[in-house]
Amino acid sequence: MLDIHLLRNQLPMVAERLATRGVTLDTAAFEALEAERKHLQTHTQDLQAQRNILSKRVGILKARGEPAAAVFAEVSKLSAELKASEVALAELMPRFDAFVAVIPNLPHESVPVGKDETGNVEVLRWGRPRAFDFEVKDHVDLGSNLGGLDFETAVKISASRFALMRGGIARLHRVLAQFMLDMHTSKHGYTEVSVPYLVNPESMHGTGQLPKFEEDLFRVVRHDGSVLYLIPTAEVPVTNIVRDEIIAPEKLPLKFVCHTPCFRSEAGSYGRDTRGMIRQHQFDKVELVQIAHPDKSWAALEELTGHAEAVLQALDLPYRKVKLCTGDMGFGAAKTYDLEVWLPAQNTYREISSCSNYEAFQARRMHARFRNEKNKPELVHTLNGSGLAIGRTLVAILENYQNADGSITIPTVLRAYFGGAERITAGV
RNA sequence: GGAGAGGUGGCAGAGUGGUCGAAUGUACCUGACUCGAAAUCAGGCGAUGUCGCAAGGCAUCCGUGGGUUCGAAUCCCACCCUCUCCGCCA
Repeated sequence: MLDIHLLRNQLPMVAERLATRGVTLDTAAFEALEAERKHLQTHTQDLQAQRNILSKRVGILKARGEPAAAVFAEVSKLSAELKASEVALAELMPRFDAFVAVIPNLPHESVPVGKDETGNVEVLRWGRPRAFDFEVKDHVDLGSNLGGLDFETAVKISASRFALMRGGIARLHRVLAQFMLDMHTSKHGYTEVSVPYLVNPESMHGTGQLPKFEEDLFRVVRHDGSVLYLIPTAEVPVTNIVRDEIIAPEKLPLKFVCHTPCFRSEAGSYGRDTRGMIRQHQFDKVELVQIAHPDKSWAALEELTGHAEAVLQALDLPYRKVKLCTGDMGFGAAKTYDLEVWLPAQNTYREISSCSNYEAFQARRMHARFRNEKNKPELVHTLNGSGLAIGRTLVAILENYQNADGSITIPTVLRAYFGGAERITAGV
């Protein structure tokens, strides 16, 4: 959520900056809502003040044992108008809030302006794509030849866009999560958390998935009619740890790392990446979350992105780092770096991590605050990034570490997790 | 699922219809004392919203949502959550 004062006082500037994201802010609609709000709210509060004064007078008269009938008559003249004003205000405010809740964050000034992913700016490339002296296979062929990737059975059990893994591939999948967790906790100072995978609507609203993106979520209706959602990312439960909290300043930054499955309905992406594990309804991810002091959040974004890069570097996977342009950023982000890993079979870089600073956008929705130098509550800044998406890391390892015989060389840093084995072969 | 207890400010904890946004303690801030600190003493200290150039005013907030009333932390209804015990269960 944007700061409401920014909308009131600098509406043209807000509209201009949102326009760089390709979002048209209906300023006339906002001004109309704001004018109505201002009138109804001040009017209601005036009437309430009058009522309070009169009611207090009744108390004084009763205490003295004097008659209060005259005051009662005066109050009753007020009450109908007060009631009407309160009702009108109560009717308006949800409309006002709904209008503001779907306005995306303002891009940071360092974000390049562009209308879609073609406007993104490459920041760096790391590693060099390996030269193969044989025909490369993609992860689907590699996985199925090894007997470890089985999409047909997953469809039978569940539906399309789900995967079944067996043997060495399943183990690699598990090991990757553990390797990443170990790295972030032991080297980067994150605290590991384990969280619910089903969350309430308030949490989804806090991080910005609701109200605008409900169709992207899996929704679970309980027998009593209440609703929970499957998390689309650990960002949701982990960031909501600080919802409605006031954090002691010396505790900042809070740094959490969390491995969860993620569930996305992928509505609207029919036909995209239908082959293989790139785009699934369920995938695992190790997520990094930081709750930062507002003065430190920009440094924290660089740091957090570096933590995600460290995983790719340790696995010796070539990647590039991309600064997303205004038109390609997510709803709540002020700035986002994507990390894209090299996939030889696709002969291209594909997103494997997305690291963003939300500034106070989520914190304002969540009422997540800390005590500042003046001992007053102030909104924190929130950041998160994938460190990394497990499914896509698995894909990258299969494709980048494949051998001519179809086996997979296990990256050196992972061998300890495989009892020292150097390869994944069929049946293992 | 059944029975009981409870949800009040950062924390603890009083308050059962009227100057209660709320005693008191603690934490925190300022000052005095001290070489400095501790202890002690004095003062200050909730949040959100809103109006205002500002000083400041006003409104709302005692788990949540309704209701009764001129007036609700306090009375009524519903719901949520926590704790204890019993039952069931990974």
